[in-house]
Amino acid sequence: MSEPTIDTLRAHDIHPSPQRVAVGRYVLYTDEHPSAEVVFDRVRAALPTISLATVYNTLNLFVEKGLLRSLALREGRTVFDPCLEPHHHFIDDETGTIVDVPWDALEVKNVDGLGDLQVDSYQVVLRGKRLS
Amino acid sequence: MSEPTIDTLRAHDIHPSPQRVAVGRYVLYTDEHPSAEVVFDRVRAALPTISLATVYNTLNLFVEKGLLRSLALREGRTVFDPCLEPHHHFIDDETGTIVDVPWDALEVKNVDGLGDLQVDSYQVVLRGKRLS
DNA sequence: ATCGGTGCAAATTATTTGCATGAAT
DNA sequence: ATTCATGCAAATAATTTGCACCGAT
Repeated sequence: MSEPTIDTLRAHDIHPSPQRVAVGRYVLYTDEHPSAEVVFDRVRAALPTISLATVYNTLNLFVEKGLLRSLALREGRTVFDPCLEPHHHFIDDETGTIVDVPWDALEVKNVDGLGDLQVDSYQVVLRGKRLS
Repeated sequence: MSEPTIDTLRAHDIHPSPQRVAVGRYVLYTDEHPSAEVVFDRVRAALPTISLATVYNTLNLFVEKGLLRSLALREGRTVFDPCLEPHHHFIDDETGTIVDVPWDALEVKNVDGLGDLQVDSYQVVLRGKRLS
């Protein structure tokens, strides 16, 4: 029986302690763009003794090791996204929900024509309401 | 002798107290995308007795009254921008400097073709190095 | 016993709240 | 004297740091 989360952590030089595995099992597979606080709530369901500081440290470690990306999208709190490929983000202003928008769904023209601004990466941040 | 900052505050139903005028004289005309802390430092040069809480409250009031926009661009701190027209932002990863990019310098295609995502506003956030 | 890695209590940073004070009627 | 706006001390929220503990040598 293999445990893919543990394999992933090892592949990135992260010792798979119980706390790190519990955080990884949730945050490496979610699409809800959680803040550290949300990760804490979710992970406590599986590991009630974990502390918020350990969640922060684990998230920062995952970012450093290239498993997660941290995003400044919501005011006042950093959110985390396990999707590493370039993509855009849509923010529902009413609910705060953040949705990934595939890279190819939009096209941005003239990124290389901005004079002395040498662009290494970019994303479009969209806001509005999700109909459903 | 007219004082344009005071006129602007009055035009937006903001009582021009000395603290608000001092904050406004800086933040309504700057292009440096300051955090609250930076505003505090700049304003203290003119009004050494002002407190950081008053700076925060004044910035939030200006945002509420439509004089400023607050932006989640730097991790962990909100920054403020007096430019209200739609535009994009370039962030210099080395220095943290944020530069406005005119709306017409870029073109984003297919914003209205995202299915159930009804886009009310958007901006491109670019990162890289400014050459000079 | 020593050392490197781990997790969390405590500290720090960022921001908001609530109330004392003063100006206008 | 009552009301309402104002500004800041104190409180709260968000995140980081530093050290005690534990397992491997």
